[in-house]
Amino acid sequence: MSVKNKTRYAILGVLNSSPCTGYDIKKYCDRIIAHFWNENYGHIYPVLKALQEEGLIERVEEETNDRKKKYAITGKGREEFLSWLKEPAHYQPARSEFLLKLSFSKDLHKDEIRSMILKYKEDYVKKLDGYGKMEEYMKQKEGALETQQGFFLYAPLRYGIRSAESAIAWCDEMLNEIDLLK
Amino acid sequence: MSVKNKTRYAILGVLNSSPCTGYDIKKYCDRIIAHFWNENYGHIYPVLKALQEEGLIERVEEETNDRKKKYAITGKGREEFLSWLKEPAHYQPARSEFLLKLSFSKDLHKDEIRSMILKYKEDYVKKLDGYGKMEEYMKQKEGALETQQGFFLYAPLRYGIRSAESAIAWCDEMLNEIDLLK
DNA sequence: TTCCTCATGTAATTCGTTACATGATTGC
DNA sequence: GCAATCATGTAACGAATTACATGAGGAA
Repeated sequence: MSVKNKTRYAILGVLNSSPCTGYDIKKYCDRIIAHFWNENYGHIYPVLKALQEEGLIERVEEETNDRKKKYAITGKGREEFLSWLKEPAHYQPARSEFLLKLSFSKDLHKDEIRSMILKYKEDYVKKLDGYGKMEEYMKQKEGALETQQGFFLYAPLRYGIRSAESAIAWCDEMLNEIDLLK
Repeated sequence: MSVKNKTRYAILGVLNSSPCTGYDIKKYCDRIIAHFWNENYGHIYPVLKALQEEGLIERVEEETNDRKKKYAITGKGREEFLSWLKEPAHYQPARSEFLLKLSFSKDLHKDEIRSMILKYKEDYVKKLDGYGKMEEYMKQKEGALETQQGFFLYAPLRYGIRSAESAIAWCDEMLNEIDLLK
């Protein structure tokens, strides 16, 4: 098994919708689910090979381009994927470098802390802006919410939007608190 | 340098407040900053040794118990710590196994998705409850917000509270959407 | 006497990222 | 002709978790 766990299921999940190449999978990660998941080639290709050896995926013909290696999920693969899907998601230990820094910042000057938070806020404002555009796009193009298909991309997006809004609100709250401090 | 980066600064940050043993550092992580940071012995002890060799921390006497190894930050250590503190925090690529599963759940039954989200919500309700208790505790014990000291623990806690509230609100929104679906 | 917390460490494994290496095709 | 994107892969490194190993001291 060697290379397993997360990447494994991310790949099976993508292939469960339609046959893809490793490159396609990377593209899917970067364009569609980037705000809550990421993969890199260094992991995708070895796992693809391992999954094939285990019989969870198989090569399919690709006429247009012989360099491409297109894979499809097998029945066995779908089984394992579904059983993973039904398990509760593992809790992942939180690690926020930003909050770590903030919690250690007693020796910094007020202004430094203020600009630290401001920078953090700006990052989330940008993110929120990106999410907003995606939301617009989904709403007009796919009719998103009405269809099942749409829901499963729209829901994580809404999560991102709410998280970003909440981070921004926190920044504003803290910027106020700092002014009141000492 | 070998073992470096994050753990390194987490340790320096704890020692920047007061001299500690490796065990104390672990305790601090588990009790005070657990909601946004975590460390384990397997990393703490080797890094402690490495930091001492680099002259960023040093052994201090511990009268009560000779088995204890208490370390303090040095001038050089404080310098490096502060320069890290002033750098902007690195963006960390998001990975939410829960959202990954949800985005792949088109083949699951409505009820399964509903209970998936309900479980997720319960986890956050519990977390929020824990944060609430911590907040109460901090407010009465330390006078939290008024003092500088308090602020730097209170601010990350507020972040946790807002995140949890936002996650719970998202769950409710999605539970509604699911009922409207199809 | 048994369990819990204190206390320190090593080894093995798994995981994730980055850098490296190569080359075809497409559009400007 | 050049840059961008398509396309596949390996190697090395860096980091994080888990398991293993040991033992003291105090409380119930």
